[in-house]
Amino acid sequence: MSKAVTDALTRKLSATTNLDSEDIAAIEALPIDVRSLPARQLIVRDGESPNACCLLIEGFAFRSKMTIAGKRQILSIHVPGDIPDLQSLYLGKMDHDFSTLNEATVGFIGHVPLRQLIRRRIRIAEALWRETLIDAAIFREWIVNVGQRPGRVRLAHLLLEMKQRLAVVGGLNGNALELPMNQQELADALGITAVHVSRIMKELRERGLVEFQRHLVIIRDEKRLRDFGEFDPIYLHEDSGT
Amino acid sequence: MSKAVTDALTRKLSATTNLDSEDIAAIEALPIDVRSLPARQLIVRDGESPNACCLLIEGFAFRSKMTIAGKRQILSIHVPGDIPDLQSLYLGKMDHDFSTLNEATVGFIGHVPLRQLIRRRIRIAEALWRETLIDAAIFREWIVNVGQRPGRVRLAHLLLEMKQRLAVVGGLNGNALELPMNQQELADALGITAVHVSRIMKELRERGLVEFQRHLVIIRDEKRLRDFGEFDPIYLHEDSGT
DNA sequence: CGGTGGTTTGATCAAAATCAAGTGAGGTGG
DNA sequence: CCACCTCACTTGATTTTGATCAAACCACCG
Repeated sequence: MSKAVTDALTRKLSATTNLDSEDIAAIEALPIDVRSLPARQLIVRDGESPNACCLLIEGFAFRSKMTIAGKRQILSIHVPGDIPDLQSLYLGKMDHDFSTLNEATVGFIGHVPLRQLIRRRIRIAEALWRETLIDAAIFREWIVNVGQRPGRVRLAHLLLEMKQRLAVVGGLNGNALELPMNQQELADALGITAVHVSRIMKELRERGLVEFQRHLVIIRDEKRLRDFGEFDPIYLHEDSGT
Repeated sequence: MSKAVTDALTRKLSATTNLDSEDIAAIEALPIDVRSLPARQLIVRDGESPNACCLLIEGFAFRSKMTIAGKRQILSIHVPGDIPDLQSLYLGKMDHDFSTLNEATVGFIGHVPLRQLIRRRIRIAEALWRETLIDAAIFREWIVNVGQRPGRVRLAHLLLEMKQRLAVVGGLNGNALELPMNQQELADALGITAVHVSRIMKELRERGLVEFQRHLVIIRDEKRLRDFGEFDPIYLHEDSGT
C-alpha cells in the first residue's frame, strides 16, 4: 500500500513506540482495500463477525450502541489514523455499530495478514495493543463524563478531547477544529437530549468559551474552557512510552 | 508459583484461548508476590507508574476515578482471575485508582517477567490482549448504562453483569452472589446518589426481582430481571474464540 | 419557492438530587 | 449484659436538572 494510506497510522504509532524502518515497511506492505464512503454510512453492524479491520484514513467515524429500549449511545468519535474495530481481531463478534460521520476514506485490512504481522513483529503488536489500551482509557473517561458531570461540563470536555486528539494527527486549524456532528449526535454522545445540547451550546457561547459554526468549533478561551470542562489530557496517554 | 494462585486466571484464559501445557506451565512459573490486603485498601493510585501488575486471586476490587469537582466514578468491579491494571504494562501512568473492595488476596507480577512471557509465548500474549479488549467492551456497556438507562435499570443491569462474571470463576451460590459494596459504592458505579440507590433497591425488592441481604444479592426472578435490566451478555464475550 | 432537516425557544413535566430527620444493626467498653 | 456509639440505610419533603412536548425559525436545496 502507498505511504499516504498508512501515514496517519504510522505517525500515531511512532509517537509512543520506537518503530524501526522494517516495522514501517511491514505496515506499508500490508494489503489494504481502500474505499470512499458517504456520510452516516454503517461500516460494521452490532453482532457481525468481520474478517477485516478498518483503518480510518480520512474523515470522521463513530461507534455506537442501541439499547433494547431504543436509545442510542455514541461510544467514541474517531479521527484519521484510528483503527476503531481493531478489537474484532480477538473478539469474535461486534458488540456495537461502527459508522462514518462525514464522507470518509477507509482502508480494510484483513484479519489474516494483520495477525501474521503481529506474530512476526512484536513491536508492532505492542504498539497496536497500546492503541487498544488508550481506546479503553478514553472509554473510562467517558464513563466519568457521563456519570458524574453536568451536561455543559460534558460538552466542554468532549470538545477539548477532540481538539487534543486532532492535534496529534494534524487536524487542527489554529484553535478551530472540524467536528461533523449535529446536535442529536452530540446529545447521544453526552447522554442528554438534543434540545438540551442546544441550550448548553448557547451557554458556552455566551460565556465566551466556544464559538460554533456549522461543523466547525472555535475554541475562544482554551484555558478557561479546560477549567470549565475539568479537562486533563493525561488519560489520552500521548506520552506513554515504555 | 503454586497452581492455586494462578488457577482462576488460567481457567479464565483457557475459556477463550487454547493454551497448551507449556503455556500453563509458563504462567505457573511466573514469580508472583502474593499479599493479603484489608478491605478498601488502595493498591495503585491515579498518576503512579507501577512496575508490576496485580492479579486478583481472592476477593473483590474496583477501579475508580475522582473528578476535579470531587465526585467519584467507579469504573469497574473485579473478581478473582482478573488483572485489572494489566494496561500499566504499556501505558506508563495510571489514569485512575485501583483498590480492594473487601479483604482480598492479590499477586503482584513484575512488568519485566510479564513482558518476557508475552514475547516468548504469543498465545499468552493474545489471550491477555483479549482480556484487555473484554475489559474495554465492559466499559462500553457501562457508558451505555450510565448514559441511557434510568437508575433502576442500571442497577438491575449491574447485578446481572456481576452474576454472569462470577459464574465463570465459580463465585456463585445458586442464584445468590456475593457483592461487598455498600450503597454509596453502588451509587458511584451507577452515577446516581446513595439515597436514590436505596429507593431503587426497594423497588426491585417490591417487584420480586431481587433480594438484598448485607453483601449478598439473591436473584429471585432472573428472566424478568434480564428484561427489566435490558441485559444481554454478548458484550462479555465469553465465547470469543478466534 | 416550497420542502426538509437541523436548530432555537418557551412551557410544562419527570427523574433524581438535595436536605433533613429518623431507624436499626453491630461493635465496644463500662 | 447493657448502654451507647457509629455507620449504613431508610424515609419524607423540597428543589434542581434535564426531559418532553410543541411551536417557530432558518438555511440550504432541488
